[in-house]
Amino acid sequence: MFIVLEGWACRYKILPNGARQIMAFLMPGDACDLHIKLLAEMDHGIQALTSALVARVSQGDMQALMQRHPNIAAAMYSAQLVDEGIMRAWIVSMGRRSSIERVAHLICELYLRARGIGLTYDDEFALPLSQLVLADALGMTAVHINRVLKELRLEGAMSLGRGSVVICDLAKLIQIAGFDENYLHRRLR
Amino acid sequence: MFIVLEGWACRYKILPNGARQIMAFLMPGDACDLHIKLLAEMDHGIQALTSALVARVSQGDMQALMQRHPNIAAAMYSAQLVDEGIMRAWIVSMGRRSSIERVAHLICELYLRARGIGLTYDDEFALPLSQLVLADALGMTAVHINRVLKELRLEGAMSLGRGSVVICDLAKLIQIAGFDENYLHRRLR
DNA sequence: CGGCACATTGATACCGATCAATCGGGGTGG
DNA sequence: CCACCCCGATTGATCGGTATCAATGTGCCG
Repeated sequence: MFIVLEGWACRYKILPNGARQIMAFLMPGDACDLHIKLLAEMDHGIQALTSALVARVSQGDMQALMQRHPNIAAAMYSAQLVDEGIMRAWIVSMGRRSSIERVAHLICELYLRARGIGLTYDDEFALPLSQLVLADALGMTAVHINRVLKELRLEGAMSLGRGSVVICDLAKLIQIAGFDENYLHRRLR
Repeated sequence: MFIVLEGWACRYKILPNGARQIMAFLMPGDACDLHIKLLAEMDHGIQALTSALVARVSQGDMQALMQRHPNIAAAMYSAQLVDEGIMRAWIVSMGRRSSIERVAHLICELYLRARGIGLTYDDEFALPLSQLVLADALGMTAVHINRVLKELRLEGAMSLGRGSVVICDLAKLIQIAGFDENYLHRRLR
C-alpha cells in the first residue's frame, strides 16, 4: 500500500484507441490501493504527475496498525468513502456539465482539498498540471481547455498559470460549477 | 443498511438546472450504504426503478454479523471494491467513449452482472429501464439513445425492446465497446 | 543558440442536443 | 366495451458546443 507524501499522482486508463482518461488525482495524504492484494489485477494505472515522495506500508504492518488503532482504521475507511463521493461527483460532471462548468467544478474540488491539507496560500494554490493532463481528466481537448480557462479568467473567476491557480472569486466559481461542497465536507467529520 | 433483493434501483443526483445524472445501477444482491451512518449527509439520492423488494439490516446486526463471520465481511468489502471499479469504468466511458461505445459498454457491464447473479436466459436478460433512464445514466439524450440503439440493432450486435435485451453478437458488442471485463471478473475471485 | 514541450489562437468539421411531430400501447374512466 | 389519454418510442430538421487540424508564440533546459 502506498501513500503520497509530496507531489501529485493520478489514476488513469488508456483506451484501445490511445485516448487517456484520468479518473482521480492523488494529493499529499491520499492513499492508493489499500486493497490491491484482494484483487486479481489492477484495472488501471497509477502515475506520478510531478516528482513525488511516496511512503510504502506493507500489508501486514497496515493490518496490525488498524487492529491496534481503531481510530486509524475508521479514518482510512472514511477517507475511502470521500474518494467514492469524489468519483460520483466526477461522473455527474462528465455526464451533465458543460465544459466550463466541468473545469470550474474540478478547480473547486482541488482547491478545497488543497485547503483541507494546508496547501493553499490565501486564494492561491499550486496546481502542477499541464493543460493536457487537465483535459484527460475532464474528457476534453487541451485546445478547448485553454479556451475555457481564458473565459474563466475574463469572467474574473479564476486564473491558472505557471503551475498555480489564483481563485479570484470563489463564489462566482462555485456558482458557475454548480458546486455542492457537501460531498467533500465529510472530510471534516 | 439496505440490500436489493428483487428489482432495480439507482443512485442519482439532480443538478441545479434540473438535469439528472444516474451514477450507478443497483441490481439484486447489491447493497446500498454500508456506511451512511458514518457520513454527515447523503450527497445523492437512491431511487427504485421498478417495483422492488429490499431488505433492511440494522447497523448493529451488520456489525455483529461481520465480526462473527469474517468471510462475510471480506465479501462485502470486496463487493465494494468492485463497485469502485465500476464507477471508474463509468468515468472512462463518459470521458472518452463515443455515444455508441458508451451504450455498448453499459450493456456489456449489465449483461455480465446479470449473468453473475443468474438473471440471464441464454443471450437475453430483463432490462426494465426506459430509454430516458439509460440516457440519464450515460449523459446523453433519450432521442439520441434511441438512434444509437437502432444502429446497434442494425449492426447485429444487440437488440433492446419491451423491457429486455437480446445480445445477438457478444463479441461484436465487446469490440464496439472496447470492453475490458477485467474489472468485473474480480467478482469471481 | 537551438530544441522541445506546452500554451495560444484561428478555421472548419462533426457529433449529439434541441425542437417538433407522429406513433404505439397500456391503463383509465365513462 | 370502447374512447380517450398519457407516457415512452421513433423519426426528421436544425442548432450549437467541442473536436480536429493547423499555425504561431513562449519559456525552459541542455
